[in-house]
Amino acid sequence: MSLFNLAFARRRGGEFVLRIEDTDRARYVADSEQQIYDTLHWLGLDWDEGPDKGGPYAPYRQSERIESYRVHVDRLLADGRAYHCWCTPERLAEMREQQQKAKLPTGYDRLCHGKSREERAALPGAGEAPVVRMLIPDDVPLVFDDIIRGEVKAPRPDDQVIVKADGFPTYHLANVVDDHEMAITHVVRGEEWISSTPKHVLLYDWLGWKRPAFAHMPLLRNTDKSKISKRKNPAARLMWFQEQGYLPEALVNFLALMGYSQPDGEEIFTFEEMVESFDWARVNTVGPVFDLDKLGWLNGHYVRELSVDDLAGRITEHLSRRGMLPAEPTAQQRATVLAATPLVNERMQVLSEAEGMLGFLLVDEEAFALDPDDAAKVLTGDSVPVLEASAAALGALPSWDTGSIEQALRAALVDGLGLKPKHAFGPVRVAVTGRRVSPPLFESLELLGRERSLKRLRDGLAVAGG
RNA sequence: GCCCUCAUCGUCUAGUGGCCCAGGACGCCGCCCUUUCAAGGCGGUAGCACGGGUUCGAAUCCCGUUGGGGGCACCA
Repeated sequence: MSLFNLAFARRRGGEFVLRIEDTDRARYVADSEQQIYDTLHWLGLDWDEGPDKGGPYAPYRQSERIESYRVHVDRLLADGRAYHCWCTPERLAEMREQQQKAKLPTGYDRLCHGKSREERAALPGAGEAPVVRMLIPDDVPLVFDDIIRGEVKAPRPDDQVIVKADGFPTYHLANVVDDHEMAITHVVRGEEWISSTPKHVLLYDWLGWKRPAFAHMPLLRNTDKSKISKRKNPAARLMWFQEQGYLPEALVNFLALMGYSQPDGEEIFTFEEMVESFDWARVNTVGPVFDLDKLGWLNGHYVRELSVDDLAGRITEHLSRRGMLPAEPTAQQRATVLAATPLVNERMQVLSEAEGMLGFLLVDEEAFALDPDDAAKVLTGDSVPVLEASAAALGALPSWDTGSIEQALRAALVDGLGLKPKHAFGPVRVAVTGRRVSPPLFESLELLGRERSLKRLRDGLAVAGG
């Protein structure tokens, strides 16, 4: 959502404001604000104004703007557009149930409307602290213009609560007041807000304020087309993608692709390119299913586009985050990753794959282990002569470089033992890297070094039964 | 249950009445390249939800059906 918000703001030369909507004390989570910052920063979506940056309309946390809502509520009360309600949650729940049973539309029955505290207290189901409700008129406008959908009709709202019993405003009030005071011109939000928009429109009209333009984006879906929830889908937490080794530029591109298309049909584009061509008419109304396969492909594309230096840095960072390297890798470790990066950049989609592919280079020699399945399949008795010949050829090699290694192994195995390349190099690969699938063999051997390579060949020989 | 909303390959989409017996991308399948795996190249598979209209002509407009999604909180 922020992505489209920002793209549009940039396109128009406008400001992108980050406001924290924390009016629900019951749901308050200490580090959720920090998570928002982290995610947006990681994606490279920077805001112009916000709680951490300040700006002309500070403060940017709703919990710090509580006083500013009161005057407007008083005015709505005085104008007869809103009223106090003492009904208990229990009464409301029961009322709703009755309505549903009777196949009636649900909504508040206005029991408290026009009553004083004393009058209401005489009736059942009354509580102590009142809330404030909007008095929705019969002629409430239900149709509004949506930038991406055109004319939209929304459901008829009931008498919505705008101030809770604890004195905090609900989203509806806080949002409208803040948007007006912060001179927000465009409200871009998820389509779950369509049904609330008539309440917001009413509030703008009542307070005599100009209505902003509304754009309701489709909601992303799970593979089974259900609404994405943090419980069912870890990807709902965007930082999950960082943990999995996705690149932020790939994720941004992919997110943009969900519901947006470039005029020229190009699928690979940067955020800047999106801004250049941004047009609400090209935003879809259908909720897309999040397809990890395509994101994987896209990420692989971005990985291959990175320079070796850049990619090596990101791989190192990822391995540190995953504990395969210390938080501050040594120059030696960095150099190893840098040297190995050209071997793996074409064969990985996400950074986390580097863990398996580079593991054989980075582990301590004592910790090195063969993949049990692969070893069982390849390091059989048949492989004994292959490993012996390899060790002999490599042990005698005067110069330890990829070219010499390849030459020596080919001479010993393909020419010497008359093996097909496929069968010749398999056992060597498994013995040295621990797996059947690994980066190119000769380069890997060079990086590993002669001593470690020979040791692993000998160990492999022992496993094979030689 | 009530209200709203949406509907093109498995998935993301192009398509705004003739250019469409529907184009691209991912995936999948096959072939080529090849020391494994990839990457790359080439080819293939698969779709306008259904039924009525309107029109000379409909994926595109209208109505209905079905299906999906959202909302119906003192949550945002």
